[in-house]
Amino acid sequence: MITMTEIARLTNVSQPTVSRVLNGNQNVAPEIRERVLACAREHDYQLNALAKGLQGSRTQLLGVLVTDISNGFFADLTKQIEIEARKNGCSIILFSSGYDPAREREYLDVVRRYRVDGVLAVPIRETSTEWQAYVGKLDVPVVAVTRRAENLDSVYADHPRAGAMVAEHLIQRGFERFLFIGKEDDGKYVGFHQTMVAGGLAGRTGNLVYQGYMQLKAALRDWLRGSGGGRAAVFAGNDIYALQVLAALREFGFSVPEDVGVIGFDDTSMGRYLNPRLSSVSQPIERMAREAVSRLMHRMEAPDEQAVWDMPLEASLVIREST
Amino acid sequence: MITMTEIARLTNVSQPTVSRVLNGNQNVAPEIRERVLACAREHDYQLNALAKGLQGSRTQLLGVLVTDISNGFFADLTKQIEIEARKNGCSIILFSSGYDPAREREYLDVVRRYRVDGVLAVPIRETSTEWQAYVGKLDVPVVAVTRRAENLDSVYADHPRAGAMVAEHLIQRGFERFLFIGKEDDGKYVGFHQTMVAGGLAGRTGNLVYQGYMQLKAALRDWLRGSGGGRAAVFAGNDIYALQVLAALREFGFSVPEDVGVIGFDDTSMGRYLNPRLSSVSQPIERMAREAVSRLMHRMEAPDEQAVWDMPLEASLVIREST
DNA sequence: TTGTATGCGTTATCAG
DNA sequence: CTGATAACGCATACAA
Repeated sequence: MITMTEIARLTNVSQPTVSRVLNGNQNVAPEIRERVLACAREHDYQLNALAKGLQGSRTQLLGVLVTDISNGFFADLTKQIEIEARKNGCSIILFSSGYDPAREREYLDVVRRYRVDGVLAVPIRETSTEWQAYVGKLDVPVVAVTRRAENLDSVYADHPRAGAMVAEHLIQRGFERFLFIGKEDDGKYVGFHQTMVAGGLAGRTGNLVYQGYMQLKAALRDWLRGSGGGRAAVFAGNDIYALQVLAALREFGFSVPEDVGVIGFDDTSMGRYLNPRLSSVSQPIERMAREAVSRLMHRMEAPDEQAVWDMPLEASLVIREST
Repeated sequence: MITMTEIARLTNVSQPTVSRVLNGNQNVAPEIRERVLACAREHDYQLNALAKGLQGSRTQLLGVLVTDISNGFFADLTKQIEIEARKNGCSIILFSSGYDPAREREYLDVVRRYRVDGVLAVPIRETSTEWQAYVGKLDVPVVAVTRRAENLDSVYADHPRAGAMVAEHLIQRGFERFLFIGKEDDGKYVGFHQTMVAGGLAGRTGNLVYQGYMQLKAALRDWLRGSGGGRAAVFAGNDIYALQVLAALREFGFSVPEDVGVIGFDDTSMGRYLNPRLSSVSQPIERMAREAVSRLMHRMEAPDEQAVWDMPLEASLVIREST
């Protein structure tokens, strides 16, 4: 691939002059400018971003760490981040940790090796003090997306708030016993549970950690049979779980939402086409991507600003047929 | 971030010695080795990949160009590519062209700026001679994934073959009129159509270009009402279309597969949970990713090998309830 | 307006 | 076994 030095040789000027021309510096004789540009075009010159980055300026590279790129929600998020990055002249290096903390840690190092200008991360365990300490020591600005990380710029949908909204909706719809699919410390469940407690329904709400469809089906069947009676509703931690809950209920012969209500999370695009159409919680993906990238760009310009940005965005209920 | 030169200064050795230690070169006195390693650990040294790349060796960066990362199939593919790349010590720069040729072209340049070792591309218009010419002139090895590109290493599922299999299956199931959702020159449809022609069903098969759900619904309704009678089946170009076809049919009050059969493409993970469970065509994603990356690594080692790799992989029918 | 010199952090080559 | 030295491609400071 041709270099500035090479172009300089071919056009009988010095390399810095080529640099000036190619960077649009005005202080160059028009004739020289033309000659250089023509030569560059002819040989399809491409800037060596490594050299430019090494030399000290921006690499225009953003690291993107997600937990699982094959999850539609993160795929969407990544897409929007890529779009926003491009608007800011940046490209993205993508890493999918597969929910493996060791890999996440490794990727955090890899990303630094490439001297990325910043990283957007969906942390696996944002509450872990170990993680916080490690990220805090990094020399690269990091903003957490989708999750709230202590002492770190964070842009996310307010999960507890969203969980509370789901709870209110379910209660209002007349459901009487509730099962959340996901971990107990999940923000969505925290908010959900709080609202249930406030409504005197603490004893009627529980959670189930997902461990595969078969396990889900078995546990769900047990729960449905369980004592306590009353109309049941399932709040799935994401639309993928919700889809599986729907499938399991169908196998059991339950109808939704008459016998059992189901609501998902993330409002994946498939939701509106499902049978029954799935109620879900929509996160402002585009806005999150925009704000996160914007915050990153800001950090790059003011690296030692102390203030931490905490940006909870409101999620919204999308009520369809399943509740 | 600390550099080799800095470590050299701190440990009273020369910078090349630090390089030797950090690269595992054996010809270094044990005491020095320890001292250097300790210092590197203490300061959390991270190699500057830009400098390394600039200096001439590999950048260990792979460009990945897909048409739409938010499509579950490409998200899966990307995930597998990332896994394979990592096995080979590489990271990936991701680009999602959004089916915009101009953006694809731009990304092809960006990728070169970073001096990636190679690129994996899902071309938008792999048959376009313009594209072929441009890619052919690049100084970076490119392998086409998912699509067959003339004169370019290609790893893909054999679409015409898959389309033919779908046709045979549908005929064997007793369907009598057929609609493909997608473009007429889509390989899947070519193979599908050929088989129909061979079976004397040419007059009973057509295609419909997708332009949004509303348009799909309207056109589908017309087609179903259309003359010709006989049990109808829809072959959707991907599972997303299939999902929408299912939704539309439900709106119309048709039952699947009794009234109308539906089969998708890509065998997205949601398929097995849909109502009814969706028949689809499964592409060997993992294998495609593995072979494509492997081919790329080979190209990097033998850059001037002339032979072009053409690797059609067999797709397989996954028959579920919808047909 | 243009050219010379310098440095970014590596690896590689060559002496010692 | 270890240290000088050069080179990769670019931007910048400085000189002319």
